[in-house]
Amino acid sequence: MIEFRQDRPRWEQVADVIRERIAAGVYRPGSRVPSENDLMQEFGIARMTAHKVMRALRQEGTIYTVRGLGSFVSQPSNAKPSDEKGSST
Amino acid sequence: MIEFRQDRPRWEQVADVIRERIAAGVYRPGSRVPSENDLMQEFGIARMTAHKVMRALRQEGTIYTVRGLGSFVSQPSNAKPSDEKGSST
DNA sequence: AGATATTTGTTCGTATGTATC
DNA sequence: GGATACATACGAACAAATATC
Repeated sequence: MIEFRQDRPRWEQVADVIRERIAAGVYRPGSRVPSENDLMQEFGIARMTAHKVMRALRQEGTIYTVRGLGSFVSQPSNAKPSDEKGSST
Repeated sequence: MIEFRQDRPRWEQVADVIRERIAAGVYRPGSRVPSENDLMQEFGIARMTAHKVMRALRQEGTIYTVRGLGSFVSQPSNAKPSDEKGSST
């Protein structure tokens, strides 16, 4: 469980945690991040709040989302998820 | 964008606009009116303010609302949306 | 093909806290 | 203090996309 501060919105604080985990390699590029439902359970927040978290991360470009599937960590570069074929030359 | 006057509440002024559009036929009976989210964007107001707008219009009978769907222009008469077949006599 | 489960997208309903007038 | 207005947050319902059985 996490201790929410009073001086900042919950959705920002949760977004921070996800960002940190991505930076730490807990969630790696291309892999799925927790669903909104997962965030609800883990952080004890409402779904709309979890949705707000994901929207913020998406707008940053940190993650991308596919409806019906979930959200995934963006590639460090700008390559699209299935767009890298080892053409590294 | 609309110029808000200082001497009257914003939610009243926005309600006026919606009422005018309905009268002008921009939003016709049975069709959907902008969502609260739409109003937020178009008028640059908070969601609670947008909600207040819709509540006022609802209490007048101008619109009716279905949660999860949206709000719709009421029929001029009391007929149901798909109940008029030109039976005018 | 159909039913079900999961997941995100969007809508309205409501309450609280803060700031302003 | 009351009315207005904003942001945050939780709840509930409807909708669409995806995957599985």
